[in-house]
Amino acid sequence: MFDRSSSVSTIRRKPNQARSQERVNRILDVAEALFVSQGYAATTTNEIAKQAQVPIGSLYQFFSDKKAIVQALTVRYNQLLRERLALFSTAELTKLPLSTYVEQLIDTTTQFFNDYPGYYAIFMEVQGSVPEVQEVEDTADAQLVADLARSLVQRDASKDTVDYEIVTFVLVKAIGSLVWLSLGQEQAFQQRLIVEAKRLALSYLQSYFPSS
Amino acid sequence: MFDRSSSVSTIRRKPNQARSQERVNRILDVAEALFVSQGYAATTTNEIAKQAQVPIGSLYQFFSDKKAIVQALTVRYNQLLRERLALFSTAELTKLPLSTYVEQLIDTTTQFFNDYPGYYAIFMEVQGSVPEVQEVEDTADAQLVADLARSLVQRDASKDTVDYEIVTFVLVKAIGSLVWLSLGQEQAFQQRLIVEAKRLALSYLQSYFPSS
DNA sequence: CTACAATGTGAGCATTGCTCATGATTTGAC
DNA sequence: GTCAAATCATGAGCAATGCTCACATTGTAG
Repeated sequence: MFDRSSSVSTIRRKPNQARSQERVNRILDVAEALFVSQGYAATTTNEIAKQAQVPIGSLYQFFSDKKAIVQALTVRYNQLLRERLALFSTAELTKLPLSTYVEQLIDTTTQFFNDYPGYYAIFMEVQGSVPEVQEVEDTADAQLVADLARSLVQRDASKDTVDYEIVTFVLVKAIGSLVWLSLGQEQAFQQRLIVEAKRLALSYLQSYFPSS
Repeated sequence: MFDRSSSVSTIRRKPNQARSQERVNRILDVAEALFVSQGYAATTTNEIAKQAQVPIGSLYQFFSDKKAIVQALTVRYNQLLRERLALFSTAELTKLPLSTYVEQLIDTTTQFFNDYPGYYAIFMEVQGSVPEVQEVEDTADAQLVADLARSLVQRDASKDTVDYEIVTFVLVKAIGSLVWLSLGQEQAFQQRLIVEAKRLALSYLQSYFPSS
């Protein structure tokens, strides 16, 4: 193919590095597509390898086992979600009324799941049966909880008897499960559920911060 | 409406009837114990059969496949839970203050999960990956939602603009996920979560029924 | 007792996640 | 440039497991 022994002598670049990254991405893309269309359990690692045009042995050099593939996908997705939610930790949005803040937060999350339907399709099945995935998502949730708690403090630091962390923890988990649940519902019911999720979040928050 | 032919199918009226029922129960008991101690995926049907002292072929006469075994366990558990929660649909408890009502409801549920730790151990893993189980639990939740809605109407039927069903739906799902989540936590945090779950439920309900 | 039906049984098949012996490629000292 | 050693790539095949099905056993009727 290429003559790489020619001029530059002391270059130590690994020609495989880039190529390997390429292969890993192909594996992840193929796996994502197959998991969505057939489900995780029904997708064989051999088929992933074949469609990604990677020998099965090589696949197992990059991923220790089948679970590691979904885990990598989980990380990928959560990075995307985190980017979108980063806004809500800035000082800017802290000035909005609580109700607007909650609404936008929930809308942004819902929008994310609409933009990446694979997230729901895959993790609906895998939840619980793959501890590594659970762990990644718990970590992501924990970051969000901490970020939101900081944001809440910024909004109203006067209530020092309030445990901000547990309030945001409860919100992230309870609202998260409602939003998740809504994804599997008919359009109309889904929207109704989102409305109720916002009301649930807001009434809980107002029980702690009765001001505006 | 209801398919109850699932596990106890129409077995001939032979002297074996009783014996067969005995065997089915042994299989379920053994399966429950193994699922709890090793997990669902790690438990082989052959091992269940061996420990239940039933040939593998016979096991597959009673249960169409491995999933059918967890499904049967799910039905079993949900019958027990339903019994405990039946109280809350009676007129008696409707006279209690809303806060007390919510508290007792949540405490009863929590108590149930403490009494049957197998429920959590098994269904934590199986959630989502076995659609039949999901279905059974969704049906159980739907019954609870309907019962609670009726109970709410009884308490305050004046608000005819309120969609009681969706309110109880949101409560069952949101509070349910919090209670479920609390089961995997340290004792102290678990109790704290239950307290917050009650507050969440109550503040949401009070946003609809601002009375007492 | 004989013939037939119903039920019980477990060796073994098909599938699939994963390994590892073998071969190809790269490296670096001379 | 050469060559040995280290590194990486490959896919046939192993082990494990859910499930089947041909055969055995038990029960019934005439």
